[in-house]
Amino acid sequence: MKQNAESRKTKTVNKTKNRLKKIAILEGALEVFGEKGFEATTITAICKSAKIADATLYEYFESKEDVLFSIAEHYTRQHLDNMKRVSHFIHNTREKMRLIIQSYLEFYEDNPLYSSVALLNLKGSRSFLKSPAYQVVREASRSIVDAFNEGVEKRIYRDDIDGYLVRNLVLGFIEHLTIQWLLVKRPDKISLFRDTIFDMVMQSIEKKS
Amino acid sequence: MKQNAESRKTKTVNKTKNRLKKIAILEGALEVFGEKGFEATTITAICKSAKIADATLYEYFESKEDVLFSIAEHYTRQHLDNMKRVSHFIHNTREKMRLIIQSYLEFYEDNPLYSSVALLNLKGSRSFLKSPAYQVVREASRSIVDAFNEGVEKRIYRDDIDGYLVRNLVLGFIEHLTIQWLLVKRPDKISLFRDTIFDMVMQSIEKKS
Amino acid sequence: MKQNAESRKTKTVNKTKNRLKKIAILEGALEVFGEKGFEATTITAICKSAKIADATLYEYFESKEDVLFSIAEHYTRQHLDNMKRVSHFIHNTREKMRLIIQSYLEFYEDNPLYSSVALLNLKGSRSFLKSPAYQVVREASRSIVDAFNEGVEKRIYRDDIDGYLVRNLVLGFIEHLTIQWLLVKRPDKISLFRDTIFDMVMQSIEKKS
Amino acid sequence: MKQNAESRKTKTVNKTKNRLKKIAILEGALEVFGEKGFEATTITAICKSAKIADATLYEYFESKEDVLFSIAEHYTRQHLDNMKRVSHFIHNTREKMRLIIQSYLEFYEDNPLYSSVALLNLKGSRSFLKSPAYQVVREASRSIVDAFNEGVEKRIYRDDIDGYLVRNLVLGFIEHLTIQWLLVKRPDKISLFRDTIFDMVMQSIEKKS
DNA sequence: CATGAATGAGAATTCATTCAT
DNA sequence: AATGAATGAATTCTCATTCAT
Repeated sequence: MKQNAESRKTKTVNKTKNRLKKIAILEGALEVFGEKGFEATTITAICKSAKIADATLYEYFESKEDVLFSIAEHYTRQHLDNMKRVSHFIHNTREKMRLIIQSYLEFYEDNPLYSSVALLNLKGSRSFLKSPAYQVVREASRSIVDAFNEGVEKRIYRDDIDGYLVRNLVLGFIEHLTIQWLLVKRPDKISLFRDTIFDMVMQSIEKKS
Repeated sequence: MKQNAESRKTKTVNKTKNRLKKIAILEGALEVFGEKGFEATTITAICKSAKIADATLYEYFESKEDVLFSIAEHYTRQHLDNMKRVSHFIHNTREKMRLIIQSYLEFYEDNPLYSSVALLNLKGSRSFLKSPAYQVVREASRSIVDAFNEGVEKRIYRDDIDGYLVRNLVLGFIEHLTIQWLLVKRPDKISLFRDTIFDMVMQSIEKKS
Repeated sequence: MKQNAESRKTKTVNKTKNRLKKIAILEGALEVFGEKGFEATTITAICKSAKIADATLYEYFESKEDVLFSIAEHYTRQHLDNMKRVSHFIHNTREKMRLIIQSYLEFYEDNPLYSSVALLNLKGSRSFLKSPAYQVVREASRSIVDAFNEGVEKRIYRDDIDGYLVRNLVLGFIEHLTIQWLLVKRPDKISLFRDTIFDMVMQSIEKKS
Repeated sequence: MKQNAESRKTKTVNKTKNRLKKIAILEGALEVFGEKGFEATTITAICKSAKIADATLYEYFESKEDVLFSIAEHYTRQHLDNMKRVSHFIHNTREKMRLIIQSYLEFYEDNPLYSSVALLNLKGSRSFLKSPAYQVVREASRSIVDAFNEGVEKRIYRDDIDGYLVRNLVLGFIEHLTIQWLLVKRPDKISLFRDTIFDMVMQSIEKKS
């Protein structure tokens, strides 16, 4: 009743504020999800970590699952933006694949909590596939297929294998390694293997001249 | 107020009949776990599927988690036995790797429910790693490392890459493909790719003469 | 699979309103405990008696046992306060012992439900001894030892018997009588015996001049 | 169908065998009840301790509660027999009271497991009062009243106090001390106090000449 | 007689979510 | 916008007891 004239202006300001708070909650949630896993994490624990009341979470998110999926969207978009930003300057086809592999490895290594959530909780989730957040993840992984297809066209890569198979190889390899690293804490740093991995992948997909 | 678990469990002296019933319960449980996932599965649903009363399950297993882990142990042992049986007749080093890849693919394809449980529920489980059942899974995956090391000794495979990295490549590749197949139902049959996958893996690890 | 208890309990910041509700629940619970005993009492019955939902109880207490122990603490503290308030005005040593005996008898008689809980459920509980609530009970019973020791110093009471033995005599006598009264409903009113009991106790402990 | 002619003879033999086995079960049960308490004790634990199958227990007892009550009956009858046997030789009235006090103290001290069951589990049980086993306990405690009344008649004891009050004093005193001993392990040996206790009781009830 | 096997009937607790303030 | 308080709805697991063999 009192707010009315300023309503529009306030809303714009609030939108930003809103987004910032959402991200703050996401970060608090990631902390807990990453350590305990999705099912073992309670709303109360998330809100404690985000320093808000339980009920407040529902002002920003629809459900616990929504929080989880939003984390995926937020972090994957960041990863995607990073890749795109660099990708813009790389014109060599092989180097594009190297970028992708390196980028994934470093992203996982730099964000172990998110990696944990993504690879241990989200990867096996059927409902995540149906969520809009998943599209961002898809977009990121599509870059592998694109990079491969470009190589096929340029007659660098084999034309007898499917791009999706290559995506499975690259992501499977990297993610399996990352899971190992997360759970068994071996190897110390996954990024150390970036060249070997790149090399092995290349061997798999390059045309034998 | 709670009590020590050991005071019970005196009943149920393991015999053959007992083992058969355990397996029957496991099969009923797999049905449900495979379709709904571990967390969404209730004891009641398992017992309905196994046609026993809820309380009866606890005569054979300690907890819902014990049922899950026992499934892994049971099926992986079968897979392992299969591999060993054939492996005995294969002396060619490269063919050993082919056997492993083919064997994994066919095992996953023939047991989609178990694959679902293994790859979507167990793979990301921290507690599974600590369970004795995990040792069987480890043993199976060790065959990859062994097969690779044999090839290194025979100067067939590259000696500049680590066996564990190869295991990550092979399992990561196969499992990622299988997950895709389980969740997105594409491709139709993963076993169709066995030769391509074998080929790609070989390219990665073989010495370039 | 279970979880640490502390992650919750952030809510429910103790205030006055809170304390009042706790007491209300305690009173509802006493009703049921007193009639059925601890083990036979269900959470549901307590909550029905307190007119709250089952889950609500856990916002105020940690467990059924916590409710029981809290009852003891609450009522014993009241009893203790009563005794202290009057005790302040009594300077005669013998009269102090009379106060204690009379006070216990009247307290038990006026709170039959609590007496039932205290004497039939708590008295034999090993875990109650370890709970903080027990300290209040201890404090109350210590008054007997103190009163006796004061009399020993003043050469009124025998110095050849131990204060703890006197406590056993007084409490044992009173409590045995109360249990009888609770279970067999005989005698009608235990407080009628206050003078005889006082007299008998005095005979036991006074110096024969 | 086969057994028929020998039926009667067998039965007689079995009766004895039967009683012995019952007692064996009772002893096994006492072990567990005494350590864990009635509610926390499971049938399975009792049967493990008695080295029989769970179902077998029900050939000898009607329920878990029946086992508990039978323990009380069995042990109290032993206690009672002991008292009677000695009592027969004691003609002095005061000495009869001494015998009772000493006998109770020694019985409790010699049978700590039974004391635990009797004082921590049975004493507060409403249903025990209605069981036939309780009559034996009553009979034992009646000896106190009898001994007192005899003293009143002989003008040794005060005639202004009720026998039941004396019973409450004696039993309450002894039992409170015993509970203390069981739970807090203090004093080391309750029987050491037999003379002091006897002395204190006498002071309470003897006529002041 | 003895028992292995099976189970019915709970019971305590947890937790995401709602809503009045 | 924020939240304290309340709860509905589930779910795992326990255990005394029965019965066919």
